[in-house]
Amino acid sequence: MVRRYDPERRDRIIDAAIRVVGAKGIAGLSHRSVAAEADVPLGSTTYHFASLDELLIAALRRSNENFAVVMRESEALADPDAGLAEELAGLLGAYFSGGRGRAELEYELYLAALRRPALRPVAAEWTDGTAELLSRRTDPATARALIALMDGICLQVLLTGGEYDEAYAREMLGRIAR
Amino acid sequence: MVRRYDPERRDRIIDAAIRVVGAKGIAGLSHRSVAAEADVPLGSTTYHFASLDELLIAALRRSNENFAVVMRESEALADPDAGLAEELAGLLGAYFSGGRGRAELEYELYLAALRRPALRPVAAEWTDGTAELLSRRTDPATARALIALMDGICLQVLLTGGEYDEAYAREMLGRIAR
DNA sequence: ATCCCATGTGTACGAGTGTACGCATCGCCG
DNA sequence: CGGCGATGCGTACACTCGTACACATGGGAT
Repeated sequence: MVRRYDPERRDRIIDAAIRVVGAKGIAGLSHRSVAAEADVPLGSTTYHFASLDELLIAALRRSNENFAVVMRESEALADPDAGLAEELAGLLGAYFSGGRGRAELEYELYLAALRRPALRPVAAEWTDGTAELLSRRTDPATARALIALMDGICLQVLLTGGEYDEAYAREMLGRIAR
Repeated sequence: MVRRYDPERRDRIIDAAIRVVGAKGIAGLSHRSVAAEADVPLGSTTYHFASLDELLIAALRRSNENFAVVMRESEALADPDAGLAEELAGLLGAYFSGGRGRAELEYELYLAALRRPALRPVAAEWTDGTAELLSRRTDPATARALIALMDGICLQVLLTGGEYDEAYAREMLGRIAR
């Protein structure tokens, strides 16, 4: 890694991009808005990230890392005798308990892959990595279905403005996990 | 309904908006791009739809209607003795068989509700309506879970660029439906 | 010590956007 | 039949955006 005058500049820009997306959505993300949030000149953001897609890739990757940490910690803390469904339903409960803001932000980045092929490999990394994590407790196909169901449940909560129902999630995840 | 000089003008604008979103994504949707696609002057789009949100609401509602028709037809055509899981898995298979374009378009409109509260009631209409349809074959909670799993499966296909696996979908939907 | 280049900075330009507004046109209602 | 409001149309303005580019600077290689 080459030394820079401001070695953290790149990271600060990524953090600023995440804050901007959280506050104004991807639609409000621009080189200028990120530059202002990170308190760097416009030229600096265009230098480190030639396109907004590059910036989104970095932001999504960081977002994925954050959630992966939560997931690993949760697994470590969980009662080893508890069922997988209970554990995952509880994880989602904790995920939503801190307000919808964080979930909205992370899902917006994740869902952006729908129309941005450049983001798809990063989204696939996330899905594959999580599936692998769950595969230690169940078979791979079931692991993927658990992820799909969790995504769908989160989506229903976020898109329709409803409330997260942990008992319902536990029941349905349990049917998949068996 | 008040007569207009061009009574279909509003509908044509909505159709044009759907084509624009299909071709360039919501990010490419503007009063001007819609006006060009619908072959009407700029002032006409701003007159009928004061904001882009209004236009998106109309587009999402029409998109929902289209899929609801497919769903009702599928149900009517399905073997009444076949299981619900087989039927839904087959429906998704048909949904993807015509290329990803249509699914991408409809999901983009649907997912737009994440950051646009104005779209959430329309997204909720869709979820509730579909759940009600499925409730004739199973209990309401199971119906909602089936929808959630279908959403999650579609998402994984669309976001990661993977292929739709009908046998896998049938198996996992079956676990929910029992 | 010197040079090269990655990094940092400021500015300018053309393209595209939402919005507003004035005017034209036509159907309806009194 | 006369006017009035809904609808349609074209244009102009202020703003933001991505991009490009010229120049400054300092660290590391030679």
